[in-house]
Amino acid sequence: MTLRLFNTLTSQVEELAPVDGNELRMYACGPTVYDYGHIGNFRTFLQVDVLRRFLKLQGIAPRHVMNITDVDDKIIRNAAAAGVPIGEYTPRFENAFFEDLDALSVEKPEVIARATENIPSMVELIEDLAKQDYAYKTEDGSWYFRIAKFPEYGKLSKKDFSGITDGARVDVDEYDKDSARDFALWKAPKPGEYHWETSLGPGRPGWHIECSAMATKFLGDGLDLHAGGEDLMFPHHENEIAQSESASHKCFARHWFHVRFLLVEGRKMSKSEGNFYTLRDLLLKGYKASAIRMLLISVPYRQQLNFTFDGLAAETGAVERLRTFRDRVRSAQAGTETNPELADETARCRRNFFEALSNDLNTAEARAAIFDLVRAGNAAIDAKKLGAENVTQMLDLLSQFDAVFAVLEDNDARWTKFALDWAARENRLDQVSPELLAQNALGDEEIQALVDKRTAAKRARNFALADQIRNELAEKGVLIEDSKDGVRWKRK
RNA sequence: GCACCGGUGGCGAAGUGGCUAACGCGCUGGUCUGCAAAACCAGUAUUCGCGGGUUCGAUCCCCGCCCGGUGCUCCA
Repeated sequence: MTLRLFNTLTSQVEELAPVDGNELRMYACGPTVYDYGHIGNFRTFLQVDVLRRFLKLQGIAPRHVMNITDVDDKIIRNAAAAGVPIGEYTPRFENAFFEDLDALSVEKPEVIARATENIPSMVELIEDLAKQDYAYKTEDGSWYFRIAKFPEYGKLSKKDFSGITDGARVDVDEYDKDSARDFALWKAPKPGEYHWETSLGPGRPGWHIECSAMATKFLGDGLDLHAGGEDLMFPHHENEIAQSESASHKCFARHWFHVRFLLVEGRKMSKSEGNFYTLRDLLLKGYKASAIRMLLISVPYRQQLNFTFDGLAAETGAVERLRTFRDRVRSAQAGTETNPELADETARCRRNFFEALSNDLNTAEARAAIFDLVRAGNAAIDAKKLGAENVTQMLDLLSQFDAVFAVLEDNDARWTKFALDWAARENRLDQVSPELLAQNALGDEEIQALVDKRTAAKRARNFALADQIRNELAEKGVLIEDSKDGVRWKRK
């Protein structure tokens, strides 16, 4: 079953397949490492992760390049404010970014490309463009791309620039550009600003050139796929196309994948709205990494997802139910006789699961198919109508589901602990929710001692004491579950 | 302002010109339990932002309005 995916360039759903062989060459715009990533950033990275995981499940090997923008205006500004060189400022946020991806079970791309490590490739590309008269140098020593020479400009974002008159919006510093629309390839340094000495003159790369240069360097021309957030469509990706195709006179990327922005509690996420959250903010509020992943991938990438705390709590329960179901299937008493209805239902769910993801990565439907399996499987287990073959089939489908959704392995406690340790190091413990703090203050042994005390009280039929202990633990975020095989407890 | 996208039950959402409008959470009832919790089962939108229109028939197509979002400028 081939993946049919919307292509921004053609505005159509098209089959996505490697142009040659089994390797899909994809480039996805990575972060600018000047701060911690927020959930909006991660929705995009998560959706790209779903894409690459599904490709792998289909036997296609992604060769995925992600850039790290480790030099730009904000980095220069923030590093200067912190009084350190940019090379000392960015690693902290780059590391944090990869820790966050890890917490969200995002697979690492095959190639990580840092802008500052690829300056020569960018210089080469700009020189090539200059040779072909697509690039020109201005009085201050900056280089610009001449949009007038690239008639296809606007083909990705479907903008018509023919009627745009120049001079509408001109930066004071950029008065000598040929056209107001022309964008910077290379920026001359302001006094005292960090720069590279190159054949272009001193300066640093413009925002767009790094992606053009590094994509071609690591993947060659004619990428199978190029991905990013919807905001990057214009101007960033449009400019990448202009640079790359002007230089090579070949197609830069065949398929463009853009992930829609999310809303938070029905509003645009922004610092001024007070609804701006980093991953770490959420972990410190006590939300689980798996629930955050589940919520961010459950709404298809082209839909506007409304991120709410109610939704996040709901996903916590949903993930829990899936995990419980898998454990239940694993330890179920299966007979030798296969339940044919269940086998049919499992096959139907599998078909729906693959069909949904193949249909422009409809994660909502794919997920629904798995919950259909959960219901059918649970009913069969309750009715004791379950064969060994049914168990194998269901576990197999669950593992395929998890190859894409990656929420069944429970590493949540580890990541919560990670966030708490980080908060302690960074003096951010005031951002931790009181409940999580209380929960964390109790050691495992301490909890176990209380649980044992309650069990003893129960045995002695002293239910008042037993219930009191249970309530105390509940207030501190520890839940007790009595079961046939003894008493279990867990941190909420 | 111009362009594009969306508005489906308490919440998050899928979907389709006509079969009972998926799925998750929640809620209600049941099984289990000393009581709970957990788990499981069952029920839970005469209806798809509002007003028109096209059609034998519209939540799905067209027009207008209201609301939200995105782009036009840094942003995942």
